[in-house]
Amino acid sequence: MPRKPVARDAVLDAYESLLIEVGERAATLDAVAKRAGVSKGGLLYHFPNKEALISALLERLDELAQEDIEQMKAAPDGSAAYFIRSSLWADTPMDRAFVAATRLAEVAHEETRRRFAGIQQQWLDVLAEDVGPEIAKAVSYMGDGLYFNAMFEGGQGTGDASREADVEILLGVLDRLRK
Amino acid sequence: MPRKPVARDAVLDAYESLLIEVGERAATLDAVAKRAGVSKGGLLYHFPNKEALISALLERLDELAQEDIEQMKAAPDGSAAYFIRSSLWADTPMDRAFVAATRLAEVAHEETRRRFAGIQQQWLDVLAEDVGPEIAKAVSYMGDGLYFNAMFEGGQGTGDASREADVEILLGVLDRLRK
DNA sequence: CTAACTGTACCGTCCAGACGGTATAGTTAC
DNA sequence: GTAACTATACCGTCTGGACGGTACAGTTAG
Repeated sequence: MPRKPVARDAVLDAYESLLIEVGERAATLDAVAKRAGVSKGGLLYHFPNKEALISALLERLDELAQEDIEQMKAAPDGSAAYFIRSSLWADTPMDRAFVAATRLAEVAHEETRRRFAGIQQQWLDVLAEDVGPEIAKAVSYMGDGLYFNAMFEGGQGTGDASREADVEILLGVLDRLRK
Repeated sequence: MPRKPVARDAVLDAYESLLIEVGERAATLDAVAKRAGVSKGGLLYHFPNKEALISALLERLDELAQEDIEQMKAAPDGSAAYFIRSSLWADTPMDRAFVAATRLAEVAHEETRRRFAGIQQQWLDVLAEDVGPEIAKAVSYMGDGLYFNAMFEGGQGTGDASREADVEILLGVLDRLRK
């Protein structure tokens, strides 16, 4: 087989980064190609149109989400604590894919919204097994809140320390609820 | 005095609606003018450019937020309960302005982000007076989570009933925390 | 009379996507 | 073993349309 498609992943990574850092509006094909160190023609070789780029990103998101849910189920101190911790922006592949996809959902991209709904439901189910349906809801919304705020920080580690402190506080609140 | 500037408010309302329903990308000047039942020239008579439209929206948001915070302070069953209830999408002027502005923040609009941070801080301060700083954080994140989800529903009353049920659940969780 | 519009024509820029071309790694034929 | 061929992985340029904004002449309501 001929040379490996190194550009494909580079393009996807670049698209993800730009979505996170500058938003959907500025994540143009030209910008993505430039960031990826690839020509625009090369980009379009792998992804015939922008929709294909988005689809690939959502595929990646789904894969990572499945892995994450497995880890969540297996978490030693319970899935709820794992969930709160992992809702903090930690620049993991999952975080990046998730927040990048959030940018698309904001722009009213229907397919993205559907995927989100699916992942959220799975999270909620796992949480309910750990802490029951009511607290699961509370934990789920707190996690969404953390992501909501991560969005506004544009991917930079702004307020990293204070966010980590917030997570500790939320874990404390969770403990109070567990009793 | 000549006729009243009826178009001004119509334009602002239209811009708000389009941001909520179809996102920032599709809220073009042409689309806004059409939705407002106003000519593009008329729109630009009141708002010389798009930035002016945004500024006016943020002004409106700030005004409504101040009113909201006053009501929150005066809420009979505590500001925390008021906050959770008001985080539900209820199509109030405040909700609309808030979610519309969210769309702009998503597109990395700096001024919008700054305004948000200010309002959030005020909320947090009021909440802390009611339930203390720790639970205030939890409540604040839950509220953000509710808004985060409202965003994805695009302003439609999708899942209205289930969201209301969620609010009741969160109020129950709050009660458990109060003790 | 004047503020509050309507309507149209137009400009510059940006962007998604089309297209033609090129380089190189494998594969086949002899 | 090598020449001929094929498929993949790109590059660079161009175009058509949308969008923000300008300009300006005309119309309507108070």
